[in-house]
Amino acid sequence: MARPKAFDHDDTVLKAAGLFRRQGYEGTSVRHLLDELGLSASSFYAEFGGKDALYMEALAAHAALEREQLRQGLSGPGTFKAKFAGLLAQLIDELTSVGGTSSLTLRAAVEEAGTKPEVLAFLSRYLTELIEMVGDQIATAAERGELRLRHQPQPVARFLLFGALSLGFVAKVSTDRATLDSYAAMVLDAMPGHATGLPGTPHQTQPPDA
Amino acid sequence: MARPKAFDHDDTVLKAAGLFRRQGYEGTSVRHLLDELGLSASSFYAEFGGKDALYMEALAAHAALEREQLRQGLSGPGTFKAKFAGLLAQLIDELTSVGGTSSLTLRAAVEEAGTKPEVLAFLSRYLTELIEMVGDQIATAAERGELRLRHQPQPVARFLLFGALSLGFVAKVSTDRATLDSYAAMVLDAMPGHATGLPGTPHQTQPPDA
DNA sequence: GCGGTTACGGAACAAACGTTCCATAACGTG
DNA sequence: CACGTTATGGAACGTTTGTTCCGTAACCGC
Repeated sequence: MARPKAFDHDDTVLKAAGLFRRQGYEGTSVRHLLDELGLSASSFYAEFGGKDALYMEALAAHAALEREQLRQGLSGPGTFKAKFAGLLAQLIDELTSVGGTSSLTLRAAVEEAGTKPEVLAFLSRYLTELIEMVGDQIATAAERGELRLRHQPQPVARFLLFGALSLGFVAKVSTDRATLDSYAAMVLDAMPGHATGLPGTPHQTQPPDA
Repeated sequence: MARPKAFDHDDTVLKAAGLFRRQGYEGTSVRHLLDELGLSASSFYAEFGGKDALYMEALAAHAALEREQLRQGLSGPGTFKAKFAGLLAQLIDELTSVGGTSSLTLRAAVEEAGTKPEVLAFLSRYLTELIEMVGDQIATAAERGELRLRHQPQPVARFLLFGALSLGFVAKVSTDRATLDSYAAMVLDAMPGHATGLPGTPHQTQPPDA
């Protein structure tokens, strides 16, 4: 028909998600957004409707990515605990690398969920979904005798997920690997499990007195 | 000498801390601040220097309060674990009551620490202090044979403290008591401990299949 | 290569931002 | 009661906020 758009919708949303993740909602002005995304005001409002609408889209896109990463990380072979440990290790890699910033989910929950009902509703739905998904995996792993549970599958799932999210929060103040690794190990201890698959992982961060 | 101030400095700082805690730094405009604190622009700038300076003061005041609450909660008799459990219960009370908002510390870490070096520096110092304080208590409790540790005292202390902070984050999305209680219980499981002091607390959130 | 359609660039908007300034009001002191 | 001092109220400042609007440029189909 006519002149085609010079940008890709989904790419732009993801780029915006990155900005919101690093700088927050209020910390990211539309001007800065336009510069960084490389489009002008008119195109922006025609395509996305406004800052709020773009934020919601970015949040949803980020959530979808996060969920897919989780689902994939828990899909293959191996015990549940080993797979979840792998996900935490991967998360720590991201957090310790340059510009290590926590997930947009965390930021949205802390800064926007209190003010914007739509954000709260979305996060509530999203996190519930994740908890159920992980809870199911935990339940079947427990039935299989892979791990012993001290609590119901869903609370354990919630604990693991929020533990993972708060890793991003821990990383804000102490970025060294050892700290994050030990924190992750303690999160995993919520599932005493028989083994992680690895041969001899003694249940200790370091020797009692070094 | 001359006309006395119509407000109390420390009271005002604490009130400001409350506003920042609920609405964040950027979400709280100076105008709104002045209305809520009941003072005019000239007094405000004469007394506090500006928004940034007041924020830092509010953060420090909040931190001091939080630290004192922690120190006091861990001071009396009883096992360490029981005392920390009491603190978590108290925190959950606050979170489930009206306007249940998480601590300013959490908000500052997530939204401002990335941009403002002074905030990051303060939080880093503050949290390190808390970790050492709690770590010492854990160490002596372990020597006393009160609890068994799977990790070094300091990582355990960090885990407990960040676990407590992230409770405020969990509460953002699910405010019901049972959820928060089970989360707290799993945080406490980082110290398997011989007993909480209570008689028969079975190590299970609910019966395996109800 | 022309016409119709759509995206783009950027100036312009009102509102809100943090901050400054000064005339006025209120107090302690003599 | 009057003076010196200091806090207060509120208008005003220059920027920046999110958003709108319109003239122009770019592309597709014929």
